[in-house]
Amino acid sequence: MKDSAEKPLDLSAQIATSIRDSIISGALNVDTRLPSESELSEEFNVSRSTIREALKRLAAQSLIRTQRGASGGAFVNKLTFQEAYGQQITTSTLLLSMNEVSLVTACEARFAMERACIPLASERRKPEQLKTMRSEIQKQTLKSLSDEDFCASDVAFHRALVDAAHNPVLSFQLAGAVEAMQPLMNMVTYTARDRVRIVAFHSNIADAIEDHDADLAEFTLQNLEAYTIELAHSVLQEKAGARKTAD
Amino acid sequence: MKDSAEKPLDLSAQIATSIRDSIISGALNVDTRLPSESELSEEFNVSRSTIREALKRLAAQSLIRTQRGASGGAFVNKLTFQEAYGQQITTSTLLLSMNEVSLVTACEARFAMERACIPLASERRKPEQLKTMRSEIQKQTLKSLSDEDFCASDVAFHRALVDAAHNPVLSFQLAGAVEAMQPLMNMVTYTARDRVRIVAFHSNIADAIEDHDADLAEFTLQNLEAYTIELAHSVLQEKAGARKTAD
DNA sequence: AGACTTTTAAATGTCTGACAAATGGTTTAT
DNA sequence: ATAAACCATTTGTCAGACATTTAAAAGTCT
Repeated sequence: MKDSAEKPLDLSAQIATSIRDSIISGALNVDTRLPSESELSEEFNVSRSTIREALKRLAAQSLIRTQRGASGGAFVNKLTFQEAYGQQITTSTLLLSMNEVSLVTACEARFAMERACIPLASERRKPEQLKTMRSEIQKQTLKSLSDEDFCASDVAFHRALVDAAHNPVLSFQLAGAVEAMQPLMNMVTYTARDRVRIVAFHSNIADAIEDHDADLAEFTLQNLEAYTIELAHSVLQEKAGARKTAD
Repeated sequence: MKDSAEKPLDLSAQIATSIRDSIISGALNVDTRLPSESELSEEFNVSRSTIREALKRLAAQSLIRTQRGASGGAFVNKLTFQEAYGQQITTSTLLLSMNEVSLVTACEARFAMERACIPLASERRKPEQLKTMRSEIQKQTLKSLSDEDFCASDVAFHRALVDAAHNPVLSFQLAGAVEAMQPLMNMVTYTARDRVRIVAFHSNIADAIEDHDADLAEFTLQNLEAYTIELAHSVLQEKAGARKTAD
């Protein structure tokens, strides 16, 4: 109805879709072995290379894994949180870098999601996460820290905050958002960032989380967001100014 | 350091990784044409089939698209929000179905993220989203509606709520969370759900959003979450009870 | 009988070469 | 000038071969 000019898919894409549907629907359970490539090529009436291309597509999405040798083959893969993180981060990163998403929009989304963790995090935070946050804060005070390392530490701090909610699904969803923002953030923070101020925010957030004070943590996080967006605006204006004088 | 038993990757996987890195790093811009398969096979010193398997891997992640014919080839694909949604939903769905995530954990994550949209949504909601919410609520009151259609409408309602924040990044991240929960939710809602009560929650949320009353909307959403989790618990207990009597 | 080695069979990974199909450009015929 | 025929390029598909890996089966020695 919307766009009937859809190309007919390749055979390998069709077959991949067919198998993928079986996996998603649950018709093929985890660790089930698919028929061998030769058997599949008979079943679908295509050549082995076409089957292989289909299987590689599925492997790229971590839907199957393959093993060589006798009793080898393609097995339905149990998607781990680890693998899912990776795909999430790749997708988010590319989406942001290819779609002219404004820094403000990205910040807004990221902090909105992070704020969503605060109530759970301040309720459930364990010494482990507090320790991580403190040690990252400590690291961030070092003058010798490179900008890159400061950013990485920043990510680690926020990651600990998210993990403090002790909800793996939440951690998974946010991993992409936080990690994917880093490259974008870097553009801002490298030039205009006031480390002392950011460390103060971090410190206050950690204190609030430790005190189980969700409201204060949320308030502080909002201030950090406001500061970050303010930075984003000033950097954009600088760029605009530079472009104008260059004309 | 952690697990040195990492298998050496296939050639096609190595090549895919190599090209993927070039795309992510920005060395290959959107719509850039990759060398032809024959050229790539010379460049990497492998056969054309190996190159093709590598390219299919990339195509499966929407990193490239291919075109046949003269002046055809593989092009770096601009990842659209649409495509990213799809991948996000697939990944989230599989992750949940394969990792014994408890319904409570999933609900918690989903509502936490949705709550994160409320402030923005109540500030920016446009007539369009209000209209969608109202019409879905209307639909949900029909007794003739099947359970499946009720669920679909439920998703559409929440989707409208998320979209009301008018932040595409947020919509993207949440699409996966909300859609992926549907199969899990179904298990609960099919058996124990009180439609009237749910419709009342939806209605109150829509009212609050229309009134720009973020606090009320958030409060109501929290009540809906509590009710859903309560349902989840009662269903789990029923199951446990059934299992016990079966012993 | 049990432990070790060798063989074998099955499966994926890779290569080669061929043809089909699509597609844009070029030439030719009208 | 326009349309048709042709051509070159490139991906899509196929067939068959060989390499490599792996587990199990068969064989051998003690």
